[in-house]
Amino acid sequence: MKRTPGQRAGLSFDAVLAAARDLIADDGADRLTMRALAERLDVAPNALYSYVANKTALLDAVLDSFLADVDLPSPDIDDPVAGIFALMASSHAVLLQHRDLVPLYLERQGSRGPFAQRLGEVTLGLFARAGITGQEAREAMRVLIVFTIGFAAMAPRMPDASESSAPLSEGELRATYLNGLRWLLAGIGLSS
Amino acid sequence: MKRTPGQRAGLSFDAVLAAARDLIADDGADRLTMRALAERLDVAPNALYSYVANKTALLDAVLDSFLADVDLPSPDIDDPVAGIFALMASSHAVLLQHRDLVPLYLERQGSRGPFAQRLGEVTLGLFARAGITGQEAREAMRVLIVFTIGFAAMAPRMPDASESSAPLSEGELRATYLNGLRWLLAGIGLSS
DNA sequence: ACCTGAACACCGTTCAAGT
DNA sequence: ACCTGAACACCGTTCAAGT
Repeated sequence: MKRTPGQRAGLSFDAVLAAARDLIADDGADRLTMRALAERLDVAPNALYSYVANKTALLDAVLDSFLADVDLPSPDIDDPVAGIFALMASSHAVLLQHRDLVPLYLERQGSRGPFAQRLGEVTLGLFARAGITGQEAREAMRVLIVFTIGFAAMAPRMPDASESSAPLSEGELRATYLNGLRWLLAGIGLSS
Repeated sequence: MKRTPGQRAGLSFDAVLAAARDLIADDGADRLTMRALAERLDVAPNALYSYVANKTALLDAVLDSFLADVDLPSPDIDDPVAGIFALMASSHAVLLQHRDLVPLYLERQGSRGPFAQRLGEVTLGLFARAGITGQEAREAMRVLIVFTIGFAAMAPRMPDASESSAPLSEGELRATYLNGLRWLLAGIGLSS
């Protein structure tokens, strides 16, 4: 608004990404619009398109950046099954902190970012050390990931089967997820 | 457009719901807007609000109406565990037919409809016959439901961990889901 | 009660231009 | 290359009015 055409605002992809994260933290994921983001950066809405292809790409980048917070088990962990458990549990905790973002991520067709890919590679490495490789490992990992993301996405509307009761507490949510994770690992043939 | 104020269009909630289903079938869930739906019914957009509180309520009703297609096992089925398996597998198949609707359903805060409630009751009944009741049964059911809905929601972006490969086929998707379902049932303590 | 016209307050994205 | 003004083509929803 203050700038005339030709004056630079000094934006960058990282600055846009950081502003998007801040906006979500302050106002919630549903308030993340290109126009609100531009306003926060004190820039015209279309200026963002110099750094982001579209909103979907931005959303993908934001979610992937959050995955950087997932704790990676140390590569030389003794028990690979415990490593898989810890990795999934940490992923669930991180996604749960951004639960309103997950359905938005599922809604649009986008690509997985570098952090997500790294998580997949680490998981497959742990599977290999636990004696599961190839197609079998990929299928098992898929099941674990879907369960983990699905649980975060469904957290705000967890089915309860009772007519009028309080929504699940954070602790109940967590306990239910961890139970399911244990069941899946046992079913896969990984007893911890 | 042809009608003047005061002339009735003969709408009803059921007609609106049916038109919404038709629109999704014809054009996809992302094309379901209040305005497009009104146009299909040859009515002004705001006329819909005489029958639907808002778009979220409509979306909830549409998804619930699809759940009517889930095959309910006969109440006197011999093996309750087989009944649970069949019920979840059928739910997954139905949701997979409307996979683009599921993330939209997750995105908004809404209530569960009568068909979803009925499915929950039937499932708890089967759990009881399998010897699992109370809080334990509700937790196990929650895990199964989250896994089932999560799998349908993630179907269009199933993680693959390989850089450039074709997306999973319908058959692979189905097989992976059924494997996970078996693992969960085994973990819950229900061996079929 | 059921519908319309008009409007409000937004969206994402594109285009042409300016430096 | 990076930004702006202006516009396009939409949204969901509300309000006041007509019969």
